[in-house]
Amino acid sequence: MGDPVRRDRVHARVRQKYLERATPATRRRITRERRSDEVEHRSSHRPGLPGTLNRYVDPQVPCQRSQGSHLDMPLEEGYSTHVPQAALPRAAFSGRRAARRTGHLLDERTNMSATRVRFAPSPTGYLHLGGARTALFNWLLARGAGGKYVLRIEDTDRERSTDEFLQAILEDHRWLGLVWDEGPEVGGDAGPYFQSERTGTYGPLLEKMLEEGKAYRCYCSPEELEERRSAAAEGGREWRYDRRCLSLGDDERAALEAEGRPSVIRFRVPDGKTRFDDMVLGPVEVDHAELDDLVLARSDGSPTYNFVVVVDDLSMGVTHVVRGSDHTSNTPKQILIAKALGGTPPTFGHLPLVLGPDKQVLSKRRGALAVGEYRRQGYLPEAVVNYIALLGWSYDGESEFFALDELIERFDLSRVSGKAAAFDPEKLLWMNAQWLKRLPVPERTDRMLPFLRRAGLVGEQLSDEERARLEAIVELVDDRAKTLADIVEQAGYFLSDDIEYEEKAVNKVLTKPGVITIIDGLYTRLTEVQGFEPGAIEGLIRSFAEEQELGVGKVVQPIRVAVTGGTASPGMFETLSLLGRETVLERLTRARKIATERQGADS
RNA sequence: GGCGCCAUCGUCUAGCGGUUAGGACGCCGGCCUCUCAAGCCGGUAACACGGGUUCGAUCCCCGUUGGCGCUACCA
Repeated sequence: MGDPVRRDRVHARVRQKYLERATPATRRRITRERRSDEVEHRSSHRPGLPGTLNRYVDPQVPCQRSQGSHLDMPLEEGYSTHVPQAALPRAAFSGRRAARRTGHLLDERTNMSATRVRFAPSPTGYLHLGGARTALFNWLLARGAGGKYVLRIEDTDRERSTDEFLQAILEDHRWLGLVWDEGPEVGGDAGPYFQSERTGTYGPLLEKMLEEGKAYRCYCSPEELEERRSAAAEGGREWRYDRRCLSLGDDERAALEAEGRPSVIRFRVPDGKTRFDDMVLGPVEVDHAELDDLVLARSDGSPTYNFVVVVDDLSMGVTHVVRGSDHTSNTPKQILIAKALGGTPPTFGHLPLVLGPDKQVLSKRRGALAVGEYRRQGYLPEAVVNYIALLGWSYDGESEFFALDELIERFDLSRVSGKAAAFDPEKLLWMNAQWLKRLPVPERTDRMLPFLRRAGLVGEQLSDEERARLEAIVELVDDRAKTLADIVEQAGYFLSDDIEYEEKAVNKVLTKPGVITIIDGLYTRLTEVQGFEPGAIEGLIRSFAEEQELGVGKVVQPIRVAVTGGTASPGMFETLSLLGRETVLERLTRARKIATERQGADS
């Protein structure tokens, strides 16, 4: 790919040019120094480098077809689902809303079971909400159409791809419940599923395009191009590759080759217009005059992204491509390349980007939270899935709880908004609490077990009694928790004697006059009471409060602080009962000591 | 700069020519109550702007503004 340093320098200059004639907004964006691969959901990534060592070669899955072109096979089959644009009625092209109305047309296509959909993450970072949403929508499209969902790992950036990221992506993906039909670990007929293992496919196809005149060699160096680009910019003209090398005669070409000039392979963009019916955006039309003769292969022979994706999607029989809207502008190019290869382009759907609460595009660099992070914080996959499904999609604007299987039934790409959506952590949290509440107690208990273990509050093995007690705790604590981690926090004083007395609680409650009398009075009664059921305890406390001529609250609150260390807890009668007499008495004693010390110090 | 996409409460959204512009999160208030929650009830808050078209525009068209994307031998 030439000298990377030189290339960067050239690109820096190009960027500078943009900057000079940019609008303020554009300038801000450029100055933010965006790294394209960090933008939200790039569903596809770097092109393969021939000879790249395969980092993720799975010994279980020999790479069946990494050499030579096998494009013909899948190309001829599995594409019957594509409806040529011309076949769509005129009405389909009268705007986004019209596209919605004609949604059934898309359905017809997607229902033809040969639907194959892919999600193509690159293991250069964790899966974040934006990427997860792209994956979810793809999965939903496949499941809804009874088709296949394939996972393709775009791991050709050897510098930044790591096995750790790969594993994390697979794990998070699985955690969300998005089972893939083909891909890493499960294999499939259209493999390999690691792009780094597919590099052999591209060369022969490039040769073929060259022979057919659909592509040509270009000997212009980056410097020369940059010069002409600058000249155009200064003259206020827009720049597009001038096709200087397209008209090269055979002898000229031979001379340049003899000179040893490096060359890239450019796609020869045909005249005309490309129109495609985007499953989300509706009809999109682009005049080829707007398109550059883009580079398909660099001077070192490595294919570029736009070529690789097309080839991979075609050879894997992908029928529908759903990806971030940052790829919208690439789509016409990819359609043209697909056609030049003799293939039928997939149907496209471009999702608006997901923004952070600050309205900035979600990116790894900007610290977008990984799906795994939510898992660790005690979010439920059901809640995360439900929430991201609602980012840009709605069923009727009223219903908002959807499980995966309900989503399969209801999801419809044509109801996805074309507008970027900012994600709201507050609402995600709320949604998580809702799902948590709906979980039956035994299951809620199961789910929080790992959290309790990590906190060292329960052992690996639970006796039946421990288990029963745990469920009772979970049930008692329920409405106060928004995440599994919350439950752990709130269950702490039930499971450990090592409770911490909050300074504020102690000052506010235990230092009040009369507290010692209350503690002593209840200590005696709790020692004597028959049984330790909530009902008995309630009766005891109420009658004590009456005797003392105090409100129940005045009596309960000191006890609460005494046994939990804080001022907030589930109902006190149930809490005391579950804690057990011994623990309660012990903690009352402890609290009395604290109260005595503090009161002594105060007076 | 060129091209493309987008524009309803702070946020996620419903709306598809006639609505008191609906729902949800958040926020505020009330009820409940042994605390904190939860729950229930109520409130707050929006059609970016300007032109058309029309008897009538949130809705259709054009423009402006703004946001985002693409415009690389990046993906």
